Amino acid sequence: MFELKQLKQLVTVAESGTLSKAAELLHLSQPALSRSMQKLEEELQVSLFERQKNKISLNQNGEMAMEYARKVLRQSQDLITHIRVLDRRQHTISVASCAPTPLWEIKPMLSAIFPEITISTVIKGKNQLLQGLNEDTYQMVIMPEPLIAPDIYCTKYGDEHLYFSLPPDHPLSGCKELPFKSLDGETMLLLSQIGFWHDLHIQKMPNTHFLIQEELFAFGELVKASALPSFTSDIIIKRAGSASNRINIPISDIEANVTYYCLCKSNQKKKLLPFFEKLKNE
Amino acid sequence: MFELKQLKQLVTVAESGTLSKAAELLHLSQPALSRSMQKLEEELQVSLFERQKNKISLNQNGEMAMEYARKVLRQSQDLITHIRVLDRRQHTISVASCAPTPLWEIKPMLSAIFPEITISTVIKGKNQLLQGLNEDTYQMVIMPEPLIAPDIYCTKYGDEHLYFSLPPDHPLSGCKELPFKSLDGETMLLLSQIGFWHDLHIQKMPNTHFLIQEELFAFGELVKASALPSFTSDIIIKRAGSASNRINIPISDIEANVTYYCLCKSNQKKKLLPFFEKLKNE
DNA sequence: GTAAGTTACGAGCGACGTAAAAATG
DNA sequence: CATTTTTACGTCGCTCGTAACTTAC
Repeated sequence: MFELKQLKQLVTVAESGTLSKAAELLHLSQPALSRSMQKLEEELQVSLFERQKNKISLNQNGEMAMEYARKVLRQSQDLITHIRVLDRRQHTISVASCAPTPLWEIKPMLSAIFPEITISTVIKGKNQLLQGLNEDTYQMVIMPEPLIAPDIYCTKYGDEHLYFSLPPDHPLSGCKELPFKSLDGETMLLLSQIGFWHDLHIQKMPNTHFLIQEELFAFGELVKASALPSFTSDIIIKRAGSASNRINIPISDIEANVTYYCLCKSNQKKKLLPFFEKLKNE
Repeated sequence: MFELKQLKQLVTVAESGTLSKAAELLHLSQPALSRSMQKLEEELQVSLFERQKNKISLNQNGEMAMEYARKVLRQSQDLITHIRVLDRRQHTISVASCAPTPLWEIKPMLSAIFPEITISTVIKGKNQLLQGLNEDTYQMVIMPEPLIAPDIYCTKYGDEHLYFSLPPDHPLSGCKELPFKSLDGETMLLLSQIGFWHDLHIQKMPNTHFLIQEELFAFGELVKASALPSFTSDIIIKRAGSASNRINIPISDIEANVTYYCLCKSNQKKKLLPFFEKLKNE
């Protein structure tokens, strides 16, 4: 039986036209390649080249062999890529969330429960979450609403309540609570990569000019240094505290108070069970 | 890059269940196989087996790898078989004929003209001839009638006239010529492998009992030794002479006088041109 | 104790590179 | 004379088999 190495060589010879060029491309001496091709011909019991003293070219057999060789090599490459994807799947849990804050707790929990497994997380829109869950791109997704569907396991994770973060001298800073629309039209600081919140802000405050900040650290500095209103939430405050020069006022709209749900395919529930158990106990 | 040898080994291990069995099937020591599989895992950068001290079994990766390996090996085998068929095609001319006698001359002619090429011949029925020509199983066929068709080249080869071969004391042995039906009902000697003649005899002499003889030499001996009528032809007589104790009487039916035609696909005509030229000159 | 798998070690075969030869333009 | 291919030859490395060790039934 011939070997893949020889098929690769055959294809390279076909592509480059001469043994010398091919040998160079293959990081091989030219005589070695010459012998290897002779051996391939022996093993196939068929001549593959038209030989003319100091010139060589594929004959009809060689052309056909090359085409088949390409196929075999392509499938071999497929084997490698697919097997590595499969392996990776088994050693990683991909979690996608509609918002960043749930991951702050969930990712460390998963890492603690599955120490051998890499936890990869990403923020995506609701549609992408469900599509990715369906296509097994994500083993678990965090949604801002429950989903009852066959073959989907859905369990409550926790709440998040949104606040305006206002400087003390803001006209509305004394209020007990405020609707979105009360600040609509002003200029606000906004962090990017906040998932569904972004869409919500734009929808509820269409006249507001948002200064989008990509970096978390830079965003924090801007909040401290400027008098521009921004958003925060109970989860953020609990974790990072509140900026000293800020007053946090709850947002009264119902949409500003979300409950997050963890979703996974039913056939993944068993694998994730330790996580769901721990969730229930806390 | 892994090698086909390793894929073959993986499949064998999967099929036999243990390394030891597989090693035996592969004519390899068990430690060598163990190492080879470890190397495959290294090269794929993926574990393929569930190892339990003195037991080994494919894991999920291994199962998938095995399926891909099967595909790759099947295609590799395809490469071998198809390339050999192609090669054979280039080094042989397959000629099929409706009757044996034309081949007596044609086969040596082809061998002389194409000394590098193997001439393979076979006797087939008319339908099989045309089908085989169409499917490129035969590069040339000899038919007892012309065929005008697109992409088919057709040229006359020669005639054959059928004779009854009768013992001198046969009641009809003095006739100048005889129709088939004049001997219908008698018992006759008949050689097998005579192509379309066989069908013709049965059709024109439905009441005759034919003693079929497979072997040419045995047939000749029977003709000499017995008083049973048989067939011969001008071509046979010219080549092998007539048995001394026989009188040959032409058969008067029009079907007993055939003209043979050489047919080939138009795209093969160029390749066979030297043959057709020589045919024309003789 | 037998059967299976891994590790260790030494040997042989095969593939490689260098060198040389032949042929072409 | 440069380029390309094939053949010759010596070396190195890889894979093999044997042997030893471990574990399980």
